[in-house]
Amino acid sequence: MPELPEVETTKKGIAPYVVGETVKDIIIRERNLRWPVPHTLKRSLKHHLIRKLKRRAKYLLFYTDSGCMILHLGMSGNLRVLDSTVPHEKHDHVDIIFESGHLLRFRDPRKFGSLLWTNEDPLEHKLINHLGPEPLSDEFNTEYLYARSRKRTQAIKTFIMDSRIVVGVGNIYASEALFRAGIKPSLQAGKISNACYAKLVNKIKTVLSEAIEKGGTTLRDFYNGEGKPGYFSQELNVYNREDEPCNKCNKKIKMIRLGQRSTFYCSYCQK
DNA sequence: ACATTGACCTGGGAGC
DNA sequence: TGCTCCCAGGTCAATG
Repeated sequence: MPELPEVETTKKGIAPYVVGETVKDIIIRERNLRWPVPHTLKRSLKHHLIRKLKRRAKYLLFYTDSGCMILHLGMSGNLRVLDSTVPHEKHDHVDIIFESGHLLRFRDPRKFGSLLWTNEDPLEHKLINHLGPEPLSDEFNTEYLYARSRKRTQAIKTFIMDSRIVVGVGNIYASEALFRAGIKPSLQAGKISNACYAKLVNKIKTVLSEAIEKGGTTLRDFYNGEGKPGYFSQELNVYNREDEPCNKCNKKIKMIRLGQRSTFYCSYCQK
């Protein structure tokens, strides 16, 4: 469920309760996630202090002196900070209990999330080391994206959702950024002009930044670390709005499938 | 190297 | 009510 703004929102929500805290215990109820939860996790984390919390792409990195826990929320995962007396419910797969009396609870109905451990630099981990630049960094700019796009026949929307090209642009914000840039999602990436890429890069950055400011997008079940929803849903121009009027021109929003993903756009505003 | 497709898993909503 | 079908915010592996 979460894209970059939702992961960033989660990070901000939990950080005050996690960073500088010592892990008292870990309860793992389900190991069968996207990747098996390693048996070393409990022994590695117990009695250790969380030194810092970072985000890379949609991964959250919990650094300790002995290594790093790598967490991904998948499609339906969320993290909440709760009082350690709150009973667990269905799909609450992992609890990280702190000496403070709080716990960090990972819930993930679809089990596409992951929880891993590494003793090395997590940025060198095989799931992370091949990833493209952060969308909000200077490294992600017009020249970069234009150069990478040459000779590529993929639809532009599929292209910007490829994490080797740029991370953090998921199905919602890909549609939204393309709407803002006035680019039809099905255009071939290699046939788009430098000027259009300039606009697209700008819109990807602004739509993600605005979504972070609003606490992400809550469609069904996204909540920040304190159980509050995100308010960016109100700002969505096309996502999930098939047959509704375009906010700019009033014509009906269309839905198509690209790379097996629902894609929303306005055929009048996006050429 | 690039493009496309299937796979993982559960729940919710639409339609009958 | 209850069944079936389709959809869902991600991303890796396998296949041309």
